[in-house]
Amino acid sequence: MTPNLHITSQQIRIFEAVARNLSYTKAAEELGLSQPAVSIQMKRLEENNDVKFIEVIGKKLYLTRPGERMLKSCQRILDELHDLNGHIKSAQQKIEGELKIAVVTPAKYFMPYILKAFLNRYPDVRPAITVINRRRILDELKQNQYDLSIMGRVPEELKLDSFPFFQNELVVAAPAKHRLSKEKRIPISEIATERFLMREKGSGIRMSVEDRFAENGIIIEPYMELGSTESIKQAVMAGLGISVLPKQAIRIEAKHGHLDILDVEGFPVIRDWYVAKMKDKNLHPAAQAFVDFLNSIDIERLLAMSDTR
Amino acid sequence: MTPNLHITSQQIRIFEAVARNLSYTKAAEELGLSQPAVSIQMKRLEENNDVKFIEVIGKKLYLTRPGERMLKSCQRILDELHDLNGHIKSAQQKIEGELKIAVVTPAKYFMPYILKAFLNRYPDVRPAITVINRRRILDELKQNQYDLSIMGRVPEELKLDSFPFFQNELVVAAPAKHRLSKEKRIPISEIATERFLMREKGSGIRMSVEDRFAENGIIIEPYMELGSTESIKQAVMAGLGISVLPKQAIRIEAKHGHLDILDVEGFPVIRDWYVAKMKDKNLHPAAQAFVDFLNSIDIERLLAMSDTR
DNA sequence: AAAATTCATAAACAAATGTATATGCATCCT
DNA sequence: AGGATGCATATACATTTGTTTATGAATTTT
Repeated sequence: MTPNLHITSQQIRIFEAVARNLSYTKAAEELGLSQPAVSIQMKRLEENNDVKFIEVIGKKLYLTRPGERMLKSCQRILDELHDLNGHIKSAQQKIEGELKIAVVTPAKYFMPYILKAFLNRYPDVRPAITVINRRRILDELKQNQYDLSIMGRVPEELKLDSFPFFQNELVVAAPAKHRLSKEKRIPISEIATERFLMREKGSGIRMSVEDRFAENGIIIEPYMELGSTESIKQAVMAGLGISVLPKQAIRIEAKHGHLDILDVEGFPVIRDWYVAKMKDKNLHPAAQAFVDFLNSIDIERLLAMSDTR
Repeated sequence: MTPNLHITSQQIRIFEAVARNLSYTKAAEELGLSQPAVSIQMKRLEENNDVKFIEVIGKKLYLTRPGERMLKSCQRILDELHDLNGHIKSAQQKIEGELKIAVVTPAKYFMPYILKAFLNRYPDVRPAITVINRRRILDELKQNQYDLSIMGRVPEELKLDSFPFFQNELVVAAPAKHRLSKEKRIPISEIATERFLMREKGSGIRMSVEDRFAENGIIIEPYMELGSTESIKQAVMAGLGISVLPKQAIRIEAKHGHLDILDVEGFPVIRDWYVAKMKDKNLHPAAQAFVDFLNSIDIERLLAMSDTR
């Protein structure tokens, strides 16, 4: 291995300016240095490497052959640094590129709608969503596999920074004065016998609800399928059956007694959603923008609008 | 104009090693530095440019996106420096490339033979010979147009380094006891009537002699053309005619009275040859080799062998 | 021939860069 | 749980880099 050239980046800059101007004085002016500073650096450069790069003949400067070669290299290097600078500076500002997010299984029901809205605002971001279980999220976060993760609980052991961005509470809504309205801790199996109004298959909220019943070994047969949260709400109030709805969506109606919230075992399904990152992890602009986005938007409204909870 | 990236070449080396090893400790070992030295430089690099290049998560290092970009650039720069180093180191040793020599008009008669011998030894040199007059040589030397110049007198005014490498003295040789042997200061016109033995057309020495006569308005008609200095010498001794020969070549014969040297006006033609360069001029290896070559060879013998004076 | 320009050099000093040693702290491994 | 490992930080110091000012030497311009 040959010992490399002994040169500082300042010497590169100075040499380039000197070689281009063929003048120490002009180079010094251009770089905002004193003339002796330039002279000294050039002298050191030559002494350190035991090469003559510059000849002063009469009053004019000439490059030796190694000097010509050196100029080429210096210019290439300065170009490279300039490019690099541009890339970095712009990459620090532009919201673009890959955004790797690990998502805990139940979040997959609503994440697409959030992402859709996010991409609408920042079309140059390429999100990569991985749906994995909680344990693996923690492991892989530790290994810096993701920029962010979305989960329902934040483990305390780990060095995570986390921010809540969404509280979702799914309650069982029944027509006013339903036979179970006054009951406490209604067994989940009791509910299963009711007429169930549900969103169409594939709806996020329907899947969430089905999952919850499935955990208790119950499979719900929908009595009727309706296309939106709003229409289900109306149908419940009309006495067509019961349903599971976001508490937020029926808050006013429940208050006025237009429908009742049943106290069923396993309900409400409370979902507090957090976005988390490793404490030492540096968020690139796209990731930071996503966090900001989560904090700034009204997720209830977004999901209601997309009608997908 | 964007302010350029603030980075030292040491930081480039350190960053590259860190990014490649993904370890400060290993990078430090590789570079023969202490671990804190590496840590500090990386920290300064990031602080100075307000960018995070490296993330330490748990115990492992990861490159951020700017870090990845940085690594690319660092590797390109190090490659460039490595190439540069190679070029310079080899260019410092190899005797090759262009060798620009300015030659005063009369030297053109013998230079080709010297060059031929030089190229025989150093085939990778590409000599560029320019034949110009003395005044222009001085001007253009000052402007660093040539590596070397060949001339007969060295002006004292100028800052030239010069070395004599060849003394040539052309004398008029006549058969022993020639009718003009005792004469002093024989007019050049007197000689013109003699039978002249000469080398074939194109011979360096013939051109040199013809030039000298031409300066006096005399055109010599050769009585006989012979192929070598040696055969002319024999012919002169045999009484066939007179000729102009290097004094060196007939020194012994003249001493023993086998032929006479005539004291003709304008003779001997004395040529002291110097190789010169500007005092501050740096000779590259090929140029230095040429100077050494001139000093080391026996030019009399070389020219005699090529039979061209 | 005098004046202006340009590079070289020196001295004295200020700032930055780079270093080793020692130590702390967190993580990883066993 | 305990030891080993790896990075961060503090301190103190050495070296390098850059500064101004002054001056010298040489060349070019006027």
